[in-house]
Amino acid sequence: MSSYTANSLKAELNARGWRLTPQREKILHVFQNLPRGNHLSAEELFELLEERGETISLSTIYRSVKLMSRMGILRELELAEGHKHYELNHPHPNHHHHMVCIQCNKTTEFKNDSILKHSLKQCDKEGYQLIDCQLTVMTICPEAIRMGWPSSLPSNWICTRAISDEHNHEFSDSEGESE
Amino acid sequence: MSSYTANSLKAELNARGWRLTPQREKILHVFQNLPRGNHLSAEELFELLEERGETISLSTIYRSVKLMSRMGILRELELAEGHKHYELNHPHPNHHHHMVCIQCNKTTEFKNDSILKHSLKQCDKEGYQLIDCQLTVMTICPEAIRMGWPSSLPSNWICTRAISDEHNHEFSDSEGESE
DNA sequence: CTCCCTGCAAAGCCTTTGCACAGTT
DNA sequence: AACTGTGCAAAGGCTTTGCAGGGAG
Repeated sequence: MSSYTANSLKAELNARGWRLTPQREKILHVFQNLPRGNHLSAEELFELLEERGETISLSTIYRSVKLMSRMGILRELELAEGHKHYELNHPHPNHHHHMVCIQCNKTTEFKNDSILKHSLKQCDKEGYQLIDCQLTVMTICPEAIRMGWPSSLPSNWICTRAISDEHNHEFSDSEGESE
Repeated sequence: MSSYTANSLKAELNARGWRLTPQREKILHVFQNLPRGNHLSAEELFELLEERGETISLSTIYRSVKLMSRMGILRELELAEGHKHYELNHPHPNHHHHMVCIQCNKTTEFKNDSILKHSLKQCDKEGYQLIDCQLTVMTICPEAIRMGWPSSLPSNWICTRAISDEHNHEFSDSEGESE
């Protein structure tokens, strides 16, 4: 679980003149019970709470995740999806990073502890306090290479991996609107 | 300078049935003459070209940088600034990464060749072709720590580093609208 | 009683898209 | 001729903000 409890959250909020509201507590609770590796967008968090009958307005969601990210409680992820995702900022080990295919936007995760070590070293050197580190590796996936990337990749090719990807958005630029 | 010339760009575009237009060439040229470490947003690129009397419409800018990013020519950066920045994707060495203060949004760069090595290793393992890798380290800067982060940081505190930062946006959440 | 917080609706910002015209091949 | 690329204006998606009412200290 997380190192944060409702009480320590309250203490930290109060120290700055802020308050622990039911909404903030519920949001923290959701993230604490989210399986490792999962992350939610503001909208997803909104829907998840709504399903549980604990509706919190979208504005409050946005304000809360932003606040908690700034406090170092949440980690703000910017994948290649056009919107941010949040997850608990687990203190240190088991950091995961992301590998994204710039052709099909498919994202896969991987772990590598050295990344964190390098980041820590850099922070120490300059007197910074590390909150989180994220490595994003932009790649061409095996499929696209097989299709002849870079020179002979058909301009309207769509990676098969992208089709089964829950996060897929647009694949074409301006050249291949099919239909 | 970059490994890309107008000619090699043309070749690669043509191979996919695309064209080298004056606009695309000018955009490539801007990035090639940008000092290392600089990066431009779409809007900044637009203004820079406009100042030189070479106006290119914003839509074309957006379409071009997206295209070039997908081709691996440009590198798309997502810093903590609400919009994307682009820079030349220099083949390999001299990669730099970013350290961002989550309190003041100030961004600083640092170099570390091991990051690239780790990314390459990960790509090889899974048959991916590396295009670019970016490590973003979220931190609290020395100033904020000195001010008492996390518990006693004044709620309306603004990092002095942020003031001189050309990219600063908003600093308060919902608590400190001054005026 | 003051100040913080929520919810709603409206606004905002960056980015994408439809369409007609122009330039290449 | 067929198709790609540009510019313009409009639309779009995510996020932020103004404001009134409610609640905590």
